[in-house]
Amino acid sequence: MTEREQSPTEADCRPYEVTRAMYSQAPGLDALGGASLQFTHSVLQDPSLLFNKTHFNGIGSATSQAFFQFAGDYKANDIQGGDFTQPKHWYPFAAPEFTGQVAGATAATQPVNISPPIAETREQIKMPIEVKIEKDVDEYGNDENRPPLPPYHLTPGTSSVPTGMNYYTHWNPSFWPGLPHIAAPNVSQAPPTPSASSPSLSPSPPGNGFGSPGFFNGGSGQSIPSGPTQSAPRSSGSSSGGCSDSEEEETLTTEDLEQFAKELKHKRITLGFTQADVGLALGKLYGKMFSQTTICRFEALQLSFKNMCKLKPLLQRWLNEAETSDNPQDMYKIERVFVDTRKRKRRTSLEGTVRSALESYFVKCPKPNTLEITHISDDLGLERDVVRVWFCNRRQKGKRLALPFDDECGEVQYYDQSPPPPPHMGPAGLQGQGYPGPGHPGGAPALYMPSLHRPEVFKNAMHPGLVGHLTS
DNA sequence: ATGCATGAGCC
DNA sequence: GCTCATGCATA
Repeated sequence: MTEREQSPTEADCRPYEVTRAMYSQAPGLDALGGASLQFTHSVLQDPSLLFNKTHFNGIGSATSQAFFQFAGDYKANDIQGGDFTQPKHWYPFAAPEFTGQVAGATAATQPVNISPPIAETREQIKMPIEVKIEKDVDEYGNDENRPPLPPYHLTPGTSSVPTGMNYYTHWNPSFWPGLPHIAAPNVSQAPPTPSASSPSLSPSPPGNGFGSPGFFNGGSGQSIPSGPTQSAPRSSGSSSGGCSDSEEEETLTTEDLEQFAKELKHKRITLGFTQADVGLALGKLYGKMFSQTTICRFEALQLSFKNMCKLKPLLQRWLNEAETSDNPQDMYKIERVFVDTRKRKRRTSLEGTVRSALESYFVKCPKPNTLEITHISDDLGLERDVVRVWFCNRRQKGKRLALPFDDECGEVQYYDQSPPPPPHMGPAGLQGQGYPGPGHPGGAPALYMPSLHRPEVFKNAMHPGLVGHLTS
């Protein structure tokens, strides 16, 4: 958690390696940089070259257009409720209908994935009475309440299970230095597993067949200097290691998590549950529900290691419950009835051009200070806060995209083959969540980035020009 | 699946 | 104001 990313000298712009590489190819960007980050309003040269989404993970589609020339438009269209269609950009939550992916809302009605538009269905159809509020959920007692119902076999609507899963090979554990205690707050309070299954203690045997080390097979995956690899931080098993919670003695390793994530996804689908269902079920089992997003990220290993550790026991228990339950449906009896009356800012939808522009700024300075943010917001005609949040999210995302593997030099070499970064830009490389480099003691929780983001994969996320550097 | 937003905790 | 965990909203 400790944020070491921030150098004492604040305001220092330290473009991530990748950005640097890109930057090196875009002379036009030079104008933007500089210690003082002068936001020249010069037109960037074909930003598309740099930020084409296909090459730069998640980066907004690019339009090869000048950035600032749109400023006015953005202002008018993007943010501000200018929002055309919607008069206000701050709106009150509608009511309890939460559709969408709100837990329980999805295809829950039927195990089959039919993603119907009717969100309330499950609640209304399946649980006419049992309506509780998130916080009222009986923490664990419910387990016993499960009535012995006749076998219920779900026919996974989504037949494709392990197929499209992006589970990669190994993911270097050395990524996380020692990982001291990863307390699992939510779990720690959990009483011993109720049902016959002791999830945390008897996790489904790993290696049940699906995918394993061979995503990049062909050895390519191994070609990566995984460095000291598999130096599982804490696989010692000395009952107290990392993410153990009161009831879970197991010391999680990266492999465990990867394996479990796969298993979870596979079984979840097999049982006919959606990610939202799982999130809801957790609410029932542990009193704390999670959104589809979180479950999704867990399965995709896009959470920090710490976070993964925290959630794993919960999910494990759920999985065991689901597997042993004769009537998995029962696990649906959760509801999310409370209505969050708070207002939430309407989601801003940034245009590709704006994103590209932001991306450019990011390349030059991932962590702009207040003044810089103001400049950017002015230039792009965005709200300051929108810009600030964008950068925050971008940094988070950056960490996700970063290469987990290894330590020593991984990151840097990864992208940077270009001239060294300006002096004022600290040691590049992302640190924190996804980049627990060598000197990362108890530092930020590394983002759980399994082998996924290995060269092969990463290449696809970057500009072609960069690939060469990587592979060569 | 992912972009943008929120809020707690921390510095 | 930042990170991190998390979620709503949407592509």
